[in-house]
Amino acid sequence: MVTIHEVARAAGVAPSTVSYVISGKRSISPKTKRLVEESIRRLGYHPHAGARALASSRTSVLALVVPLRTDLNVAVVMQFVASVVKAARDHDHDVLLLTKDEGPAALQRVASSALADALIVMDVESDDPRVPMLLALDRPVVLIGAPDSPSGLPCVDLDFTAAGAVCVGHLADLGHRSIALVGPSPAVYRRGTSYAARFLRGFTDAARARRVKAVPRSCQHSYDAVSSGLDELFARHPDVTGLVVHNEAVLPAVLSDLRHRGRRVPEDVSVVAVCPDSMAENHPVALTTVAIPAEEVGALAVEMTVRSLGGHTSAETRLLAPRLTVRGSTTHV
Amino acid sequence: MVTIHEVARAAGVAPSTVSYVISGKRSISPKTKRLVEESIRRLGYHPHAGARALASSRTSVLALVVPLRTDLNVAVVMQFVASVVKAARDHDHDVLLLTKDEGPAALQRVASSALADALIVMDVESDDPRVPMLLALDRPVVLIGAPDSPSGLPCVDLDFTAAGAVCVGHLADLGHRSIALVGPSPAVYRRGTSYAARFLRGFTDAARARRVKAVPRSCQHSYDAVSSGLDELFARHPDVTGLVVHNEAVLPAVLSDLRHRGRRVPEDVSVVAVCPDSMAENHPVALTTVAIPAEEVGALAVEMTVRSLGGHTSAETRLLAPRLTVRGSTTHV
DNA sequence: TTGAAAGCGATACCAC
DNA sequence: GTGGTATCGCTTTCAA
Repeated sequence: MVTIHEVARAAGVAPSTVSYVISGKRSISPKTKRLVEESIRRLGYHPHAGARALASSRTSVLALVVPLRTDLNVAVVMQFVASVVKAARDHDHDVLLLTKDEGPAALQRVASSALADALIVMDVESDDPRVPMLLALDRPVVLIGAPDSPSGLPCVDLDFTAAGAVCVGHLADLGHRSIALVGPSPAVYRRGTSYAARFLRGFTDAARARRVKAVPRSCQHSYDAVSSGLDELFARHPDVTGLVVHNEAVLPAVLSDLRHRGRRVPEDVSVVAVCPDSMAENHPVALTTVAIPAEEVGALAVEMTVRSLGGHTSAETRLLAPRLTVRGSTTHV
Repeated sequence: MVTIHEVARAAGVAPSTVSYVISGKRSISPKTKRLVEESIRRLGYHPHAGARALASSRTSVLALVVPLRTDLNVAVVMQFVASVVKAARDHDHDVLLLTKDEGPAALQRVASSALADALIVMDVESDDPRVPMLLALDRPVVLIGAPDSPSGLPCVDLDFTAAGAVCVGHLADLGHRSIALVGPSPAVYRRGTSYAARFLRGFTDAARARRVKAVPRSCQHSYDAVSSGLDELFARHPDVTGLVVHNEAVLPAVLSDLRHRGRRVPEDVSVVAVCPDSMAENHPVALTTVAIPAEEVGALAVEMTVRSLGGHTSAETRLLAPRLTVRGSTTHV
């Protein structure tokens, strides 16, 4: 292993000087700087992460807690992960991956053992049991999502309440008077996943405000569930002409089943999907969407985290405004 | 921060004793063991990861290199990641997430700075430029995938060559004489992604052996690409009655488009999908599949890695035998 | 069965 | 602008 001492000896300077060249925390003469950097490159020196962490109390690692379940939108989760990792690297940090189902103890462990400097937590629930524990941690935490009481924890997310309203608004503007929501799976609602609850609220409230009928439904991922769900939906509410799908996993199934039952999109049913823009074109009809800005959210979360690490302590909640893109799946009644 | 010294003082023993209680590397009297464990729990002690790494040259962290692109099977990648993380935790390790597009330098960095003890590398290419560098690393490496010349690096993967053959075999057994392959995107083939190449070879070779016609195609993810791809396919090869889809992302589009053009599954076209079993039921027709055993592969990769860390140096390549499950999407001609 | 103390490889303070 | 060195918290050898 190449150590800072070897680099120092090779460059004819003291170890501390090498350290300062690397960190830039004090001014160095151009000559020694050159000398040191040369030696570093020649020897292929990389500072020992553990030693560094021990001496500086900084690991340059962010812990990311993700839900690795299959009843969730895997593709979307992946986008979040990708953008967090990318943003982290842009800020010279690495990412340690934790899964939600290791429970709160894992967060404790990672924080207390100084495996990471800060935590980014996804898949937050409305009344998330992890919040109190996260507050007790002596490390910066940023939530992707928004519990009912963040209690001072900074949050980043799409404004799902507004998103629900935008979907309803768009369809109502087109003259639809009866709008159904195909939401996430029952399990997601059951455990009070924050984004699902917020979207539902936005959806329902906007419908009331616009005086249109709202028919909210949860939906499991299997084709049969989708199919029988739509059976029930149209049987009970034959007047439904607008569909908001907040569940990317079932999008193909919903579209396929609609066609199967002879309902054309958008002539007979208008469909608004809530999903990443990149998924809008992978369907028979280009979908009108409210985008899930995974990229921005991830980048923002990392930025806020890094800022916290810099000592800035702004516990703001940032809910990104929804963006509607009209494509081919919606039309007036 | 709670240190080993404080635990030691609380328990009335020496720090080294605490260390030994934790590691179990020497026998401890039941009494002191109890005492120490008690203090550990009471104080909420977690060993400092950096200090530990520094003293022991062990981080208990595995680096996982994943392709976070969107032209790949995101859902499948996610399954791999999930199973690796789970298996790693089962072996008392954490996972550091690296993306492929940071390039080979990132692997160097992580290895040399002792951020991780070992590397697990996904999305291996047939002639992967990272192989020589991985060999030069002084750390255990396990590949998920199989380059043409592993050069001694241990590999784990589904036997995609055999999988291609199984798909053809099943359809040929049912009497299909002309079989098309809907493969990954052109980009995946272009960069020589190992599994794509191996599957294609298995597919083609088996077709030749069985004297059936093979029509291999790559396929981009957009609906239009799928649709025009099938246009071309059926125009040029109207005799095709068997379809092998090795591209989960386009599965819904393929099925939807088949129905659209009036080809019923399985009456007119038999479809075999290569995808995780969990995706078989999310379609109008339950799909006959050759499973991608992400779970097993991930777990196996971790096991091999941990074994390597234990000093066992078996550079074997383990290709898991494909498993065909017949469901509703295939039938005899 | 236990304790004392020498490192591990950086950082950052104190001198000059 | 540079060097010496105490320090971080743990592991492990040596000694008892």
